[in-house]
Amino acid sequence: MNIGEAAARSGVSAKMIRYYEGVGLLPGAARRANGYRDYGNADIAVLQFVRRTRDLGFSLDEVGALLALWQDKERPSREVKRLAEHHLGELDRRMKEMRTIIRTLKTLARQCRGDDRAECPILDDLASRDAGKPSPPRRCRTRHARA
Amino acid sequence: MNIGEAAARSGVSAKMIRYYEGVGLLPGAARRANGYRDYGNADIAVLQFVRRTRDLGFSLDEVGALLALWQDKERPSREVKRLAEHHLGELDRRMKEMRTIIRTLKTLARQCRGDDRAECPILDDLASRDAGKPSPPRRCRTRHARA
DNA sequence: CGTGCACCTTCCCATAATGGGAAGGTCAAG
DNA sequence: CTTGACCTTCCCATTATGGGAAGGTGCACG
Repeated sequence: MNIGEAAARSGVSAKMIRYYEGVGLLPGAARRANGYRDYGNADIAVLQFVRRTRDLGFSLDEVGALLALWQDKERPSREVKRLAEHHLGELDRRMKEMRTIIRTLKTLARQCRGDDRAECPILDDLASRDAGKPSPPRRCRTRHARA
Repeated sequence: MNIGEAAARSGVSAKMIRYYEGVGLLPGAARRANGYRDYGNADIAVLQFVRRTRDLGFSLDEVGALLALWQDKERPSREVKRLAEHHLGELDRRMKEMRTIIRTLKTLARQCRGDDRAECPILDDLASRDAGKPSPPRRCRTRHARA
């Protein structure tokens, strides 16, 4: 089948299929007499594997490694799990960062009246916050209603 | 002061200071007779504002907008809050995506023995998962349902 | 048969934010 | 005067993706 149909069936755009081939993630596709790439069901399965792996946030390098492991019928599952857990660690790290940011921003947004006036705790904080925390290193629950 | 010291004091690398100037996020710095950029305390404050805003994950475009609002003493705080909440929405969206991925990956990793054997539910899932979920909820060990 | 449209090919460009590094100017200390 | 630590501007690389041009191919319809 043509690259267009392969793209439709695998959920990987034609552009990306060519790119993956170009960077060596995928082997060069078979070509028809006219130079068109030609894909079979096995190729589609590979493309779907790549898409699903990408959907889980693995980098192309990691996808390549997983692809190799997948195709190596002798691989030790340890290798796969190691990759997965490494990625999980990374995701966890990013999650924590993001959670911190969200917490900070929510606190600031809550304190900002968001009306016609210029007074704005958000900008005040951005202008002078010291290191990590939202301006007041306050004790927990927010219970001051600003006038 | 030189760009190096400005970088050290603001926490923005010299490289980035020049870049921000180049893309118009910052006005061109004053220059000394020898062509060196020259920064004063007010400049440092702006750089710190930029760094803090970046640290909260705002894009450079958003940093630019916030910077403009910060410097506009007449701004309605509504504008600031709107930007912050828009960004919060984006972060929230990304958080959810990431949480889903993490959940899926954790489930898969848990099912993988991670030993010398080739059997690997992670790869099996990547090879045949349908849409969102980690293959089956839970039952017995993954069998070869692939036909 | 011809024409047109939908597809394919390769190649270049752009994105976002950052760092690396080259080639060359400047300055202060020794 | 040399050395080293700055500074300057430029170009390149990164990651993964899409846009679009220029040109070839193939099928279907009139």
